[in-house]
Amino acid sequence: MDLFVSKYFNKIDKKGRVSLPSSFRNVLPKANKNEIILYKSIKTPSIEGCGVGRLKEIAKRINNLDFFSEDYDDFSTSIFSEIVTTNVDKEGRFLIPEELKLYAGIKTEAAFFGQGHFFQMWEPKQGLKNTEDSRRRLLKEKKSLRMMLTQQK
Amino acid sequence: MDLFVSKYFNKIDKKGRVSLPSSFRNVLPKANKNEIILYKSIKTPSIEGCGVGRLKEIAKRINNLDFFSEDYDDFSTSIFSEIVTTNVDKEGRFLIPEELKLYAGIKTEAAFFGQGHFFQMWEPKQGLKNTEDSRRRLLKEKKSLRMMLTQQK
DNA sequence: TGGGATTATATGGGCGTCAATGGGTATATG
DNA sequence: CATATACCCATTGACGCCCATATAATCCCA
Repeated sequence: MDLFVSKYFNKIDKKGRVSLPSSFRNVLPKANKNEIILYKSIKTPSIEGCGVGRLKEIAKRINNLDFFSEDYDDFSTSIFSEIVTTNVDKEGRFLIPEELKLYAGIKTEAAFFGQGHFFQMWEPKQGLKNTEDSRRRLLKEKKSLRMMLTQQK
Repeated sequence: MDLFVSKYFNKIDKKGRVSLPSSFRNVLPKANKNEIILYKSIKTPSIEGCGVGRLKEIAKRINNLDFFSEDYDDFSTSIFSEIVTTNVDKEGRFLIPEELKLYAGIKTEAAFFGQGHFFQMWEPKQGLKNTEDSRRRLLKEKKSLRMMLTQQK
């Protein structure tokens, strides 16, 4: 499985370390197994993360913008300076930068939510509430959800 | 990781030295580990920096501008003639030329912002304000920023 | 197929190393 | 000779690496 799926609730220890769920670790390419990137979610008070391969994709895309345009600077600043790289230790744990913890309101426990090609980290209660809310929103448009689930490729 | 990412706030000591963030040092090619180039940003009151290898890329970008336009001369002059090379000492520190410090309003502390293939140095408060502004501009076109971050290869 | 044995995962803690910072002294350069 | 800069050494705190344990999952064989 090469997708981030399911949810996990892991503790943050005294040193600030938290285990990246084992199944998430397996999604990371063996080459860059020990490095992940984290950034603030645009839409929600959560942290998003993924392997470094994704960052290189983003870099390529930004590089294709007009070098002297304002957009270039805006993207470059908003993305590269906001992204942090973190090392996963041999036990599969990593440190969440203080600023990101504040942004997400995470203190002693982090909730990991698989999102396919990336994952989100939430303060547990807020994260659960968010999944309820988003499911509720989907059910309001049952038709579109049914389509999504039953449509064949 | 071979990109300048994340942000750091480092102090400038009595002698004018400042540490190049460790993760930035690792981006520099091993061959020219101890040399970086600095120049005034064209669009903002900040200093931009990168490894010497990047010079060729900058030259290429400028060459892609219309040779007979006023922009060509302006960019060419503004960038190339203003470039200074600086040596990084064994502890990873370097001196910011006085003129550049004045240009960016940097005094006792420098903020380093990763920008992918180069980095920027700001007076801390101005730098933070700049990232906020630039993010605000992008969020007005939420779709484009989101695309940049989530689009799949 | 039951149940003990092995492995994996999440978690805790000690300790050495490295990064950021400060300062003294040699050396270069005009 | 005077100022600026490079090199060397020292300190502090953060982080990585190693070892340890408990619980959960898996295996494997009788």
